[in-house]
Amino acid sequence: MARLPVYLRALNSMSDAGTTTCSSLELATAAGVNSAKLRKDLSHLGSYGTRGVGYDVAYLRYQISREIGLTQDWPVVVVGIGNLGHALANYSGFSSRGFRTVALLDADESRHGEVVAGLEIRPFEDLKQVVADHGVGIGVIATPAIAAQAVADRMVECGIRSVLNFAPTILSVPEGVDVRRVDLSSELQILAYHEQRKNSTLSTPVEDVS
Amino acid sequence: MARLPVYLRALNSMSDAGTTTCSSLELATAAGVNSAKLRKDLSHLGSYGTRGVGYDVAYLRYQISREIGLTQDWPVVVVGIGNLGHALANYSGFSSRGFRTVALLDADESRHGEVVAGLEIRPFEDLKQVVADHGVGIGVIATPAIAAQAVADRMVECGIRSVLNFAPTILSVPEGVDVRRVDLSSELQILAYHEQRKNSTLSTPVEDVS
DNA sequence: CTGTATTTGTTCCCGAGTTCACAAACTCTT
DNA sequence: AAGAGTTTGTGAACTCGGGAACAAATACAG
Repeated sequence: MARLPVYLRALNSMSDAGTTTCSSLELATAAGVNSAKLRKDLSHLGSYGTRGVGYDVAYLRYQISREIGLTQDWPVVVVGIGNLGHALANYSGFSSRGFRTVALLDADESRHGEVVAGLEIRPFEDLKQVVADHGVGIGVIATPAIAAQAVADRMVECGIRSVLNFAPTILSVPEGVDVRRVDLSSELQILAYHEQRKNSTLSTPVEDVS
Repeated sequence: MARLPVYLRALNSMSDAGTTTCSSLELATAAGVNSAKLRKDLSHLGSYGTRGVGYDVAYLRYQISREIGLTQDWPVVVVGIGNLGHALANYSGFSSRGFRTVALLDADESRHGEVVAGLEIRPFEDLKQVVADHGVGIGVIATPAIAAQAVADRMVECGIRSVLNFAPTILSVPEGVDVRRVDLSSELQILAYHEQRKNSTLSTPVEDVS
């Protein structure tokens, strides 16, 4: 489920705040969802709550971490070290919590050897070697849109089966490969769409009446 | 609809490639959706296709742009100019297509006056002034998680009703304010979840039999 | 030990969104 | 001009996820 990471984050906050136990309603409001939905989600992982009491924060946190797979180590390779790739390499949320950036690759020769976030930028051709050396299963694409499909194809060839794509393109990949797309300008466009509708419904009541 | 930006992107690609007309099937496969769904989505905007022919790329592109609101200008303010905020300020996908970054704000005094992407970093206290001067309706939060809620509260006070949140927190905002969350590590966790399930189902057929 | 209050796990129901399938409308060839 | 071939728009069935409500289970007070 896509909501598990949100629950986990809420649990971490509670744990930091010293909370040792919590009800489904508390956790649900912290995560911004309905309590029934939360309970149903958690019941899919097993019965980790106690009726009349609630959930043990630490225990539930461990169980969700295990379910997501955060108890193991996930090596990650980032391709395309432009502004965004640079930010991703430095992003602490990646390095913490089970994810470990093991290599930064870029096609631009002039940037090879440059050190970002403690890692040397290497040529894109090294991908196969990197995958073999570190057992990488997750690839992050932060290249321009025009290069993204070629990078994805090469990643699949090298055995990567999970791709996080920041380039504004729809990638076509074979069956069995997962792609998640994060499109910054799409998000803005969706906001603009709603913003526009807010304004029009507020400012044109006359048209609705006519 | 959240799919409109994807359609628009596919149409732009076609337009760049010189395609002047396209069928619903072509556009649907380019966007990665079912053709019936695409037709139904487009029919909500009006009847812009011709039966037996398809859609006129340029015309449909304009209509979708208008529907999303990209024909008008959307001033955007970015708060939190760390690694990510830096990347966002430089991201060309923001500046093009109707969005215009009008101000960069940061609470860290030592960074005030620094120029990023042609804009000077200003103190967070300037938010109200910025909103008043430029009529900003969209705010982007790229601060650490701990500061995000306070920034959001202040944004709402200043009249911003659309927020794009990159901080790993659930923001609570009043009715009528839209928040879209982009959580980079959540995306990775979801990939890890699926990756783990791929591996376990491949390597433990024995357990399934027993 | 018994009854009451609390909270989880689960069942049922409903509505939104998706897909199928087909009629209406248009083009092109003969 | 007429029929064959396309392609859109949409009505109807279906699927899936969400929310309300309730029973089972636990804690606690008297």
